[in-house]
Amino acid sequence: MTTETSGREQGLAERAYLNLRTAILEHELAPGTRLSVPNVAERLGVSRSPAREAIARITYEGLAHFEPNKGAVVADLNAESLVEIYEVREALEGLACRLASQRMNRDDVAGLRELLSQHTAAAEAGEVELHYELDMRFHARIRELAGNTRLTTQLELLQQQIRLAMYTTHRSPGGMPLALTEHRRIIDALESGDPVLAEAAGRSHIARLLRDLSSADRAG
Amino acid sequence: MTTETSGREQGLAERAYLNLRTAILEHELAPGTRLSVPNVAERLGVSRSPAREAIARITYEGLAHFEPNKGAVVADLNAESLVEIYEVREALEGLACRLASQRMNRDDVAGLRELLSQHTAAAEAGEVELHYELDMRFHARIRELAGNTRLTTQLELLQQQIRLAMYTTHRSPGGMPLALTEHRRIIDALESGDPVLAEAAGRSHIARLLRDLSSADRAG
DNA sequence: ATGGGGTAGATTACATGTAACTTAAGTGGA
DNA sequence: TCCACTTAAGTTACATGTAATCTACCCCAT
Repeated sequence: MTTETSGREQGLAERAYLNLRTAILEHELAPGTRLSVPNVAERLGVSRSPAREAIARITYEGLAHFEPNKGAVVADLNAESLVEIYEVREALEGLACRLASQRMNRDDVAGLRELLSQHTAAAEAGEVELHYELDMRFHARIRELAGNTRLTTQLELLQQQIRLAMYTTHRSPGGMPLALTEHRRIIDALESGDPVLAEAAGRSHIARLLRDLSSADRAG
Repeated sequence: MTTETSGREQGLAERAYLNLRTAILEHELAPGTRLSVPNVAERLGVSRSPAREAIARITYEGLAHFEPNKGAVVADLNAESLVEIYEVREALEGLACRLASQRMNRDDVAGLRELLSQHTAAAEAGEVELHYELDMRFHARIRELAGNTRLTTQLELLQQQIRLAMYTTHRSPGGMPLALTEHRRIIDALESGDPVLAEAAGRSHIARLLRDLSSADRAG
């Protein structure tokens, strides 16, 4: 029997990392905030060792920048960085769709359609939060179906960075219906089993998001 | 004036990381070797703190695997992992070529052609080591020209992992002439300025490497 | 007012102490 | 002989001490 005081099982560093990441993704620690080791340690109620480790991990994941003898600062991703991120994401989501199209079966397709119908309902009900949730679930499911662990990891890291960058920006409800039709196109392409078509569908979805981003940037 | 005892300027952790990485890439620490903190610390002549940090970084970069309460082990990449890596690399090298085709100028093209001619000379002289060196330089130059820092970072990490995995395997001199014609095709595509063509050229080069890998795997 | 230089406080980077855990070898009993 | 248990060595994970470095503020001379 595992004797534990409360519901924790992983190490302190791991929990510190998770807490720190959450704090950053929710802008509790806004971009530009300095992540000093003693500060983070106190905030998370751990000693400096796991705090330092958590900060290092956050940095490796691109949620903070680091300068030797200076420390880490929560990443403040500018438009140029977002373009870079989306360029990479376009290529990788395309790959995910290509691989998924070759590996998934009828049930997998049905599962995606079910997700899409929930998503449609949420969009029609104007539930923006749920919309984002289901949008992410859709993409998460596809990369899972692609069955390439490295690809999955990279896409998740990009997703995190985007989430951080978009914290205030990303609520442009105008894109919701478009996303839905694009998702439908992706499912259709996946179902066809044609990897080229699937890749194109996945890529054009992300490419469109990047274009919207650029135009919003010009407008703002 | 910077008062330094010898030619080092970065921190101990950085140097420890570089030394450890070199040791791993040269199979001085072969795949499967356990990287215990005290052991690595002694080997590199530093205390446990920078050693631990170096091991963590190696792990994040995919050159070692990690299990909580167990420690890190030098990555032993099997055929399946290599396929994953090459799948991602194909997509990203394609992107690199696409971006480079849109951003590079005549001088850049000339520079690549110069590299290729050196490469051709090395191949004809049968200088295998130089061949690999120049092959890497070629790809490095293209990602540099692509001008996307995240893309560059990812490709470099993949390159490292491939180098580790291929330490013994990768000397298949039969591929040398093929690589040269493919590189020429890539340069031609880049020069044309057509991003679709450039991407296709870059991708098919990597896709071919993956196919060779699979067939060598079957044969071996 | 302004710029230079010193100084105090905070922080990083590294070193080291130590409890808990993992592993495997040894020991004794069935 | 074989298995359960103990135990010892090695290691991880975390805590903490400390010198060197950085930062920002203040003071003073111009």
